[in-house]
Amino acid sequence: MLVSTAMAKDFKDTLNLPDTDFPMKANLARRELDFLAFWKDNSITTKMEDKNKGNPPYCLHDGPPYANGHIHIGHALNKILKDIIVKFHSMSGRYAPYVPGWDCHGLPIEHQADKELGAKKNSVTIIEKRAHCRSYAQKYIDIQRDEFIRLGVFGDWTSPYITMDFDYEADIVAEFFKIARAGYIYRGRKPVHWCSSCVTALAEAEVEYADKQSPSVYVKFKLTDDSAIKLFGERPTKNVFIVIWTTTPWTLPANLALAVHPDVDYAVVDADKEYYIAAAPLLERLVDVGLSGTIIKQIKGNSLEGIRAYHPFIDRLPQVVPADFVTIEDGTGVVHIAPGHGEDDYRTGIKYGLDIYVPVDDRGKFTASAGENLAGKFVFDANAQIIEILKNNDALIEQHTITHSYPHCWRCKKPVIFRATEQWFISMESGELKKRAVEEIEKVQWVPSWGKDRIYAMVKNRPDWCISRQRSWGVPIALLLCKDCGEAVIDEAVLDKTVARFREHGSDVWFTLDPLELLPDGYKCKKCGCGTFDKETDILDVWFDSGVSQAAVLERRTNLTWPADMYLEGSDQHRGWFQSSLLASMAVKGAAPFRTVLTHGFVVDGRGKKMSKSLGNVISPEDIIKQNGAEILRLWAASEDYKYDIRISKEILQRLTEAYRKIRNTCRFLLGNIHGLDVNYHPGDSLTELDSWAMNRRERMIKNVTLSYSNFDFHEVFHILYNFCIVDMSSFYLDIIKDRVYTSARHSVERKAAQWTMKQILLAITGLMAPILSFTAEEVWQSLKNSRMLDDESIFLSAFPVADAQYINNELDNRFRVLIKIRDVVNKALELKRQEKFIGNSLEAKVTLYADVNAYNSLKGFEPKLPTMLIVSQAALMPLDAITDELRQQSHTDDTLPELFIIVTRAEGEKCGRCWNFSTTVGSFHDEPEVCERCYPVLKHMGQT
RNA sequence: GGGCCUAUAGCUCAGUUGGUUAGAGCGCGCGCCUGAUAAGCGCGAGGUCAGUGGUUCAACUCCACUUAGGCCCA
Repeated sequence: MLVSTAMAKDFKDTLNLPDTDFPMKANLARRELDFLAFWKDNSITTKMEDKNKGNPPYCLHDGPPYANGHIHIGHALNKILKDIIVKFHSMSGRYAPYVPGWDCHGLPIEHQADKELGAKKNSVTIIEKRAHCRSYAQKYIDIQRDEFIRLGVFGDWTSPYITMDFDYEADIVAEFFKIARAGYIYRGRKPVHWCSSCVTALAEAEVEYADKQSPSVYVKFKLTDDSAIKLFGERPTKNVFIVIWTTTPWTLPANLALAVHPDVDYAVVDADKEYYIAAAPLLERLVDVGLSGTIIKQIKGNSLEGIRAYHPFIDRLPQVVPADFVTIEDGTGVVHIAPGHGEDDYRTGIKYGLDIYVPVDDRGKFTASAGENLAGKFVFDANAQIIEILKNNDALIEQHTITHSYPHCWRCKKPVIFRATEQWFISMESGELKKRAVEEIEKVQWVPSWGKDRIYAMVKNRPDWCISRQRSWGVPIALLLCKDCGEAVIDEAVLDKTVARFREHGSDVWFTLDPLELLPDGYKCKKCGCGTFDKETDILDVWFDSGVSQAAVLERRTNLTWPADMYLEGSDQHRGWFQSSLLASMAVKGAAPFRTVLTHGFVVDGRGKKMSKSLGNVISPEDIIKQNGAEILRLWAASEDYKYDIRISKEILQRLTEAYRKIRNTCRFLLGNIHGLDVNYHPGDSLTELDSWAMNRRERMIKNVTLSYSNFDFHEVFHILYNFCIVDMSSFYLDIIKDRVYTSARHSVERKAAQWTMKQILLAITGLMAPILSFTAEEVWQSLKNSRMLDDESIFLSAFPVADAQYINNELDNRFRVLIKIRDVVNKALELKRQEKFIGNSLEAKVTLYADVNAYNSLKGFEPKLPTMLIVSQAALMPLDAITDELRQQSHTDDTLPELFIIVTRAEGEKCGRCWNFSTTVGSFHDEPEVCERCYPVLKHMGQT
């Protein structure tokens, strides 16, 4: 065996290899903190806004998260999407200040405060309790603010809007007063959960369900003669009864109607002595309670409308009404309706103009209106007595005791009742509010488009807005009510004074002030002339607080505009904030506060299931930031189509981390290779065709990415950028030009042409990705800045890339499309030879292409560059008819290009020790026997210029 | 139970007014390179387009139902 005694000369130092400090490993979790500090210390957000002052504004109005608890993944998604939009528009030259906000009042915080107060909660004053709520909310504002900033979200974090600020509270009452003065406000009754032991209304969240024993009674209501005749067409021979089932006999004194399902068949059963009416599908089961006999007639529920029956023990004629909520799950298919004592009952009552009748006081005792026998009796105790009355009046068919799930008070654990109480409402009919709101929905752009159908249906079917809450932590419904007649004072001077007080002292002032302080001397009720007034103690629904942000924030702040260009929230807000904002705005201003409303779906796990503690599939932003960095979270938010559910899982994050690395490495490679290029260098007309093609691809990418951002299709931005890095750059352009960039003379025009092209591409990628990959874009930018390649202090103070039309070249793009297709087939041919161990590196090969006239012509234009483009040492182009049968046998061809035959042979000559291409000239230079004809002159002139 | 929405390779997405063997990138498998190196390149295998039925010469695409899932309401 021959062993060469002379070591092969190492030419590595004579090459122009990439040179950069930009690390391959991002170390995001730690490095992100440096960029956050950089942005903060240099007020980049403010500068980004100020740069565009005077330009057309773009106002994205933040929907306030609730100041309770740490942020979850949904918050992160929402804020990141907003940030992407704000940064895109800012970089594009729009004046786009972003003012974040927090929603602070409401029950959940009040509950937390109660928890912290413990036993003291019942002894503290309302002012003390509210102070506790305030500090609780403030604590979470500060926590969430830090968490949002950590995501890289730019915004006015030093002066966000906070719904418990005195000014904001004053604006809430001011808007409420405007609505009141415009005549939308009225007082009515509505059933709420009521704890008669605690003597208080309970919110849904304060109710817990537990088993309770209740009487189960079947009660018959005798039809009036007129109704019986109407039903039978003649006077029936027996009395006719309609049968109901209830587990709350105590609500029977409040019964005003009987509901049937409009589409269900009801049967008249001949039970020997009398006729009974009940839902036909339920008859089989009703046999058990003694309701049996032969069916003599069937009627659709609809046809029973208007039938009247005698109340079993009160002088009253409840009517039959059709209602969709009636089910045939249990009971008789006929539901007894007490509008003052049930949600469905209430709605039915409103629909048919029934009285919202409540013969029960706030301690759960019957009032005189229920009759002498019952007055003063506690409702649950009265059940037995009522059953007794039913029996005596022969109205009871059957009774037993059942155990069922029933709402209980979470504090005293006693069963609660449903009881209508006085509430304040915003009327949907007054001033045609609902009609106008529905019309306005048409004028707004909804993204995705079905958002319109959704909110349209919701507004169209919604009842009047109940804005009363019987709680402590909120903005009072600051009205003075006449002690005698209850009329509210809505004199402008009084209301203005109230607002001024709120602005100075906050809404706490309401609980301490004397009504006389607000009233002019000797003020009398406009309605009854009475001179004494009470303060309303209800507070406003928190949806009202945030619903007026369009006034308290957009109108207040001079740097923002009304209406907003964009509201962007989860799709649950079609019922929430979008609607409360729309209604509040319509009532006062007659127009929607937003031009575009964008909704995103909810975050679900990898299998599409919602996240829940019990399923154990919750992923927190904090964990992702720690493990992968906020940048990966941002990439995640951008990479998926948020219009539907957005999935997150270990695998998804893994894929994204890899995608991130690819994008990062592409940037790093570009950075390394443009090293040494003069800042002002311009290649003139020295770009190679390949460089021009790369520029052409760059401009297309800019165009497409810009369009996708404009349409809020961020997942397209991600795919376009990512594919550009992989397909156009890494595996094609960059792979090919490595040879030129590494081996050409350092200052040769051909090398600089490639460097300049790479610089343009890097700047484009960096700018395009900045709204999404903000940390990394800044990192690249700072790296360029350190090498004095550019001046702007931050990527966010630079302009968003703009496509340069001069580089768009369809003809070139099409020619390269053919080349790339041919290259794919050549790669396949090379791969086969590689598997045979005939070659390793593709530079060991020479390819000969036998092409028919089409392919031949396509390739002819590339001919001298073919080895470069294919990354082989030699490439020969031959007309197809020059191929022999023998060669055809050895050739490779592919179905996709049947007109092309490829022969792979060993490259001719020896491997150049410097550029690794094979060449017959290697060995012909006496002083540098190991290099080829391309490298020889480079070596000779090295160091000269 | 009602309203709105979703279902295309392991993952993220394309799939134009219904029109050949359903595409991309990643991941995976195999290999190359060792001058982007905790990188880079190549090749390959992956899909009853959730299911059933219908309309049509033709359905991932249109219609109905079913299943699974999401939001809002009941």
